[in-house]
Amino acid sequence: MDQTSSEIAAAEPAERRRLPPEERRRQIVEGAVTFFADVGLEGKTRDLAKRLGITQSLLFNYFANKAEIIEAVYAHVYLDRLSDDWPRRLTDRSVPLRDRLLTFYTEYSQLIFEYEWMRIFMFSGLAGAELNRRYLHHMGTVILHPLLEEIRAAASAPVDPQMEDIWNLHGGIVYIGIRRHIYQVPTPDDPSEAIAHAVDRFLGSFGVV
Amino acid sequence: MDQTSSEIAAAEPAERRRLPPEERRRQIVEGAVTFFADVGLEGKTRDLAKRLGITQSLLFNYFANKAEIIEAVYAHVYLDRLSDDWPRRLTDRSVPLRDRLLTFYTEYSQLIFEYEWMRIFMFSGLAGAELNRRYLHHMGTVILHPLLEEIRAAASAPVDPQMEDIWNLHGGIVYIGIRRHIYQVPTPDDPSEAIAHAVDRFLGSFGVV
DNA sequence: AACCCTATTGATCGAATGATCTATAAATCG
DNA sequence: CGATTTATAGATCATTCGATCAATAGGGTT
Repeated sequence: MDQTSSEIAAAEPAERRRLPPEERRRQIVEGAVTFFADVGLEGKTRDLAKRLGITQSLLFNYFANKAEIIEAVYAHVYLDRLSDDWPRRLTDRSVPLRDRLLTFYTEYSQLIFEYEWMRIFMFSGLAGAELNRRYLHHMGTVILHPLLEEIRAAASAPVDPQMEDIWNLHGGIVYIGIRRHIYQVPTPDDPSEAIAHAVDRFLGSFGVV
Repeated sequence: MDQTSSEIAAAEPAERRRLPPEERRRQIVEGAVTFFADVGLEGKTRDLAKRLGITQSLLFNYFANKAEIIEAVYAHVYLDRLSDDWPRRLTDRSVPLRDRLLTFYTEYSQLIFEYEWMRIFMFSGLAGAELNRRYLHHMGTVILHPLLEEIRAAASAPVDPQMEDIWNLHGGIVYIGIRRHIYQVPTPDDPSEAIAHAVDRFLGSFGVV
């Protein structure tokens, strides 16, 4: 099972030492983010150390154990991903609903269509992490449900949307990132056109101008 | 990192022996499918054996090494998933396009919205398996591209769809399975309604009756 | 009931892994 | 410049892992 062995590269040309602790810690966390995004959360500490150009034992001077390193990776990847003024902006009816949706998904896709985020989110989801359920629940209640109400308010078609429809819109967009970073197949460099079309189809079907 | 340790259960109450080789092999493969779907492809052979109620060494009497077990899992999970008369049925214009799409996605979702399939596909995708790229390429050329032509032929709206639009339809539907089996959040027991709505929105936006 | 074939077990090997501990040397301070 | 601090390296431990192999026993055949 060494399809992800890591003789890939050691970042540093080696032989530098004694960084200030905060800086070293930051360097380890950032290296760990891309390392675990590459090989999965079961990546070996020796491989991580090699990639960082430090010894394996040094890792345990900054983190009590491997689980703590992964905690730090989670924190670094997830922190402040969901800007907390999106709920407000999404419900600001002085702006056309279409514009609100487009700016949201443009910004949101820029955040999550990122190699590290997408893959670590998927790895931790498969590992059964509570984190992912919390994240999706938050997404549903704080973003998508208000969105549902906005669309209902602006709709003129006989059928009115349900949460599952909003999840469908959301999923179709997120799936671009899954294709790109999980399955690693070609996707449009700039997804904004595909996103715009998806949003327009969605709004159009509910009779939103 | 033992969030997926496996004291979960040993299937057999133990102490039975000497099955016909083909049957034992089949039993191992089936057990391995759900085992690796649960814990990932880095699951330990000792845990797999424990779940099967056999010794770890017995595994290596049927498979030369762990990689061979996983090959057998792939084969068992993927084989004949894509019925090869779907391309024909999807392009059979004696049937309304909407009906063709609905039956396709109803059948297809029944196949892939399955715990084992969904999770092993995701695990192998993250591991960088060529398998997934081949599968998605096949999906694109054999199913989705013909579908694109069908929609173009039936469309009456000024804008005509692109492959990326079809992928959007597809992704929105597949995402239901991802939520259910990867993130393990609640989804509709029967996704057919959500699928039908997604299909109708899609076709409607291109002016397909 | 004795025999034989072989499916299965149990013990074990060598490598890899997370973690610990002591020795070393880089930087800072007086 | 010498002493002190401490970030870092190197050696090592206890487990765990995939894999091997000789010993055992299930069960069909005669």
